Amino acid sequence: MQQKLSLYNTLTRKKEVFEPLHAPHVGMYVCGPTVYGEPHLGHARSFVTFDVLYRYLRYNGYKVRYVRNITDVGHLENDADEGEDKIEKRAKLEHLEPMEVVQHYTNVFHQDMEKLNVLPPDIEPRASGHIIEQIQMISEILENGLAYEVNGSVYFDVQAYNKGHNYGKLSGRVIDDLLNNTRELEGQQDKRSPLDFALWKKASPAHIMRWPSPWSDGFPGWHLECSAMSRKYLGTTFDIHGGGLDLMFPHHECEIAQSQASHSHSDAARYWVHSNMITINGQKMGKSLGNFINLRELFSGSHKMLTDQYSPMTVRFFILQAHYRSPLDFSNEALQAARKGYLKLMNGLRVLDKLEYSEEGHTPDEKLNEDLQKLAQDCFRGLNDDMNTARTIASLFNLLKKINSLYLGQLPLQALTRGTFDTLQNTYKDIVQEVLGLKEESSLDTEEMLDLVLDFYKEAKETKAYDKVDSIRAELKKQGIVIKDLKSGIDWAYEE
RNA sequence: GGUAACGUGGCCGAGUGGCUAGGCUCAGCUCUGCAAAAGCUGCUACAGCGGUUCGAAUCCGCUCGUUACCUCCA
Repeated sequence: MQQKLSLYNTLTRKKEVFEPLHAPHVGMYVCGPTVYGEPHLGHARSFVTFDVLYRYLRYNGYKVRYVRNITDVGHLENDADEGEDKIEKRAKLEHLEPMEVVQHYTNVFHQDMEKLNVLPPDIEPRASGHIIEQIQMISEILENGLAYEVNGSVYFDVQAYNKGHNYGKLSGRVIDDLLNNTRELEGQQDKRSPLDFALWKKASPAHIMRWPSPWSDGFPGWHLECSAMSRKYLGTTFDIHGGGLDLMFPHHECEIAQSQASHSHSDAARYWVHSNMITINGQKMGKSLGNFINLRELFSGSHKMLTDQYSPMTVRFFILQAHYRSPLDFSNEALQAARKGYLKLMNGLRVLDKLEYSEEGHTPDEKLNEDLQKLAQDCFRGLNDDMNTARTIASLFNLLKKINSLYLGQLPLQALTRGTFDTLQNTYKDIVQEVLGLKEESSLDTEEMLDLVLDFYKEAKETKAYDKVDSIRAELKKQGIVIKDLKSGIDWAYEE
């Protein structure tokens, strides 16, 4: 009854029906964060997007192996020979071991992702743990004559590669245009062409992060880890490769080149999926522009652009209310609207739980049943159409209107068939919770609520309404709270 | 300069050539002890100018404007 999931494939520039290579198994690789700074809203968008894809594939019964890496080595500060490793730069700044910095920001990243209800991947490999695999891949590319060694460093020979392959197929670049428009960067003397990129870099004496290799003590190039790790865990050809749009060129282009040039001879993934950027006042939010908003600042409301704190689920809803391939503009106002929308959706969940269907006296209204079935179908239609969560959410709100009307008796519950009722309930709940990954987050301040209850308790005691007193005690006990009548007043404690 | 997008009502944001996207805001109504919630109604837009078409926000062209990638970046 449902149509199939279509995804926009950057490689072919069109939407394609998703067919896994080895159903029911699906292999998915997503470029993870470089752990040298606080996760920000941009990270959230990418990882929430692919989290929904992961969830939806699983919802459809696929057995997904989701690999998302942690980049803890290898990203140069610039393309110059004296370029410092990003991790290392930060480490020197803070007088910490590089791996200490890596661990710290990895932890922060994990915490933030958990708050956003982003499921952990099945495998989360680290670049530093796969040096051997990367060296292996470099050897293969050298064997195939598509890389060359200079002074202990190894570079990918883009022009040689382009004779038998198409460098630029993913991002639509033309190699001659690239050559004409390359900037002059310092420290590129070793390269035969400015387009060539490093597979292995010899470490300068001061460089801490270094590993032995056949060519020098050094470190792997920026793009290699994803090629090596995706191949190790998903095979030479797998189903989906995801990442932010800004990684399309050169990162993903280089990945394809590396895969083709090694013994893999493959584009790596069959579907390349890219999520768009978050903008702020119409400009891309990015590290280089210094205009990014950390997730922590968002959650705590500490950023100067924010009037309030915005909960993780509000942020998640905000992201999901736009299609992942459109740029999404950030503003305090938009977040305000997102919060309301999110809460509205959550209230629907509660209302749905309170609805009880009874076979008695039901007089099915054919048109109403049809309408509701169609509204439910619309939710899936949106998801299947290139994961259009914006449309899905719009459909959910349409469904919610009916749910609320049923709850208030403005629409008679008896007019529904059992099947329609179940569809209504399952569709709404499943999509909101399982697929979109939105969950209730209690904003209630427990202590405050407890104080309120204790006031009632006190009042009941004073008026000697002991049945009330007993029932309050009993209810609180269910929550693991005991009331203590002290001479000094009333207090509570966790039940031990 | 090269390449690729985009320009939708007060704001955000969907949109497959013809049929109400949706959310937020605002106004009114129903309900309500007051409120809140919820429902209903209204504010009905597609940058501009041409063209194709019976019909275009949707296709084509031009103009204006904005952005992204080309350099680390989700």
